[in-house]
Parts: sequence; structure tokens; C-alpha cells
Amino acid sequence: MTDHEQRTSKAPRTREALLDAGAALAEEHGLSGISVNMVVARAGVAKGTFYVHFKGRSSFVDAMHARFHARVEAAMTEAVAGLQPGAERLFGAAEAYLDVCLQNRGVKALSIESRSDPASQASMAARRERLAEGTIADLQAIGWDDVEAAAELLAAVIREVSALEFDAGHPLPASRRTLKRFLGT
Amino acid sequence: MTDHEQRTSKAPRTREALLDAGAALAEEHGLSGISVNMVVARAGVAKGTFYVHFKGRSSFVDAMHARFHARVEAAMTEAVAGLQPGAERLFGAAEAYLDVCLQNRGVKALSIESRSDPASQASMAARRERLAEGTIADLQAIGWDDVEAAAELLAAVIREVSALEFDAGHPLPASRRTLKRFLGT
DNA sequence: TGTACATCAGTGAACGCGCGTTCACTGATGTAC
DNA sequence: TGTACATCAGTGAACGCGCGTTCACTGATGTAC
Repeated sequence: MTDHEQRTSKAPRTREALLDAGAALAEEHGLSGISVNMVVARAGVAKGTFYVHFKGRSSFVDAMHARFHARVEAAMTEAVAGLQPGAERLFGAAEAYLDVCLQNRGVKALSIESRSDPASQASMAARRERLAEGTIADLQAIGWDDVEAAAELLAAVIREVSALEFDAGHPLPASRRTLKRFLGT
Repeated sequence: MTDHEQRTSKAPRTREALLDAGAALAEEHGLSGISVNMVVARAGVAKGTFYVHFKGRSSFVDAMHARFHARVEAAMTEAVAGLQPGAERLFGAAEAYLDVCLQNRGVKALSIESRSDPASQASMAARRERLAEGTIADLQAIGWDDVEAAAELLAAVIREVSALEFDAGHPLPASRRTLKRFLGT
């Protein structure tokens, strides 16, 4: 049982190391600036190992994006658990997003540049949309018109705040205040 | 005199053809997805010609971004000529931005992805900032706090509307209304 | 007007390089008997 | 317990390819005399 655990848990550890390396490199070189060579060098594994865990470069990028979004979604879901749709739930979700982004590498690449990689564009757009959809009920409860448009633009603002905070290395209260004011307090 | 005009005006025409080709390709493949090979093939010139007009790939990308911003800035400046800082001038500038973007190729790449190309990142960020700074006086006149933060986030929203409109192929009134409402009508 | 020369945008073959991907192989571990 | 076999993450040399860049050259045009 112990042996079995070791055997089946070693593989995911290498996979995670590759994804970690990819996230670190995305931070420095952007999503489209990372190569398989760079990733395996940073992770300290052989080139062939990469293809044990991923079908190819583009599915690796997709996996990075998927992992990032899974983390973000988990944090947001936990933060707003039990809250009714409305302003409080909306801001709680936004702050959870911003806080979890500050703790992850490659955030700017994975949130802002997710439009630039042509191969994984579709699945990345789907994840972004799924996240934005969660705010529609809140915007409706607050009393907005054009909720779909508002949800998209709100998501863009939150991504921008996230990028600015990541550059700064810490939360930016003025940006978060502005975000709230955009939504009419 | 006529001969002289022909001689000196042929070169810029080839240069423009290369930039046009780059913009068209950026639309399809993203800013970091275009290669010198693609650009010269699309423009119908030899590979060496590219290096007659540009120092290299990255200064070409920078030149594309510079031309795009020059057009945008000219349209915005003309649209708000003579207006006092305030809501009217701000929305006028925003609409001018959105309208000129709809008429240019590669807009999404040049506005949204301008963060991803590592080589030209600095000069592109400077151009973006210069554009955003123009709205600070308006935001102050309207009575916003955190005007610098607001200007940055406002610029991000306008870029997002531009990207959505470009995908749609026409103006999106709901998005433009939301943009106005973000600013408190 | 005719000739020799200068200029310079444009050409395309050639270069070295790093890329993504493949594949026959290794060796540690689990399983069957 | 000991032995033979199966599994499978990990390896790294090798591949063909497209990349960005260079450079000696061409040929049309302008200039000098």
C-alpha cells in the first residue's frame, strides 16, 4: 500500500514540476515565449519525459491554463459559499480572484495573454467565459442592464487589476476601490 | 521633381506594405505568431527587403505598434479638439478609439497582446500609458478619486470593448453603454 | 545630348540555431507462481 | 523466499523544419560633366 502510493504519486509530482516550471517561465517570457527545451531544463528532467506527461507543447499550455483556472475557481467558490447573489458576493469573488492570483506564478501570462496562443485559444476562452458567467447573477441582483456585456467587461477589469497587482507584488487598494466604484459602490 | 517624388515615395510604399502584411497576419496568428517569412510572403517582397526597412523582427513589431497608436491618437485628438476636460470629452475620445480600431487590422493583437512580446514590451507600455494619461484630466473634472488607477482600468475596459467589437465586426452598443455606466453615467 | 559614375531599394541563396517531436532503450517497481 | 515477467516513468540522441539574419549582388534612377 505504501509502495503502491509511492509508485502512483511519483508521476504526478513530475507533471506538477513541469507545470511549475512552465508557470515560472511564462512569467519571464510570456506564454508564447516558452519552449519545451526551457521547460524541461527548468524542471530538471529529460526532454522525452515531457512527452510522457503531455501530448505536445500546446496541450501543455492548455494544462497550465486549466490548472490556473481550477485554483482560481476553487478559491472563488470557497470565498462566496453560502452567499446570496448580490454586491457582497460579487466583491468577495473578485477579491478571492485577486488574492489567489498574487500567490501564483505566470498569472499575467495565463490571464491576460490567454488570447494569444492560437492552438489553445478555444478552450482558454471557454474557461474565461465560465468564470465570467458566475457574476451574471450578481449583476442582475444589483440591478444592472446589459448583464452579459457588463460581466465580460468586469472580468477584463479584474484581470487588469490582477496584472497591475502582480507587477507591484502586493494588493493595490486604489485599483480595488476603482473596481468597486465602476460597479456603483 | 516628379521623378524625384517617385524615387523617394516608392520606399515608404514597400514599408507600408510590410506593415500592412504584418497587421493582417497579427490578426490571424497573434503578435508573437508572425514570422519574417510570413510577412515578406504576404507582402510579396524578397526576404532581404525586410531588412532594408527594419533593423529586425522586433523593431518591425515595434513599428507596427507605433503606427497603430499614431492612428489612434490622431483620431482621438481630432475627435476631442476644443472640448473642455469632462465626461463629454472622455466619451468622445473613447468612441473615437473604438471607431478607429474597427477600421484597422490586427487591432486585438496590437492593443491586447502588446504585453506579450518581450523585446518591444517597454516602448509599447509607454505608448499605452501615454494614451491613458490623456483621460486623467477628464476623470478629475468628473470628480473621481484614484484618477491614475481609474485611468489605467478605464483603458483596459476600452481595449476589451475594442476586442469584442472587432470579433463581432461592428460596434456593440451594450458594451459601450456598460462602459459609460462604469463611469457613473 | 551622351556617357560615366553614384545611390540605394530590392534580391535570394546561404548560414547556423533552436524548435517540437519521435523512438528505441533503461531501470525501478509490482505481480505471478 | 526466489525467480521470471510485465509495467511504465524516465531518458537522450536523432530527425527534419522554419526561424531570423547576413551579404554579395542587381538594376533602376539621379547626378556630373
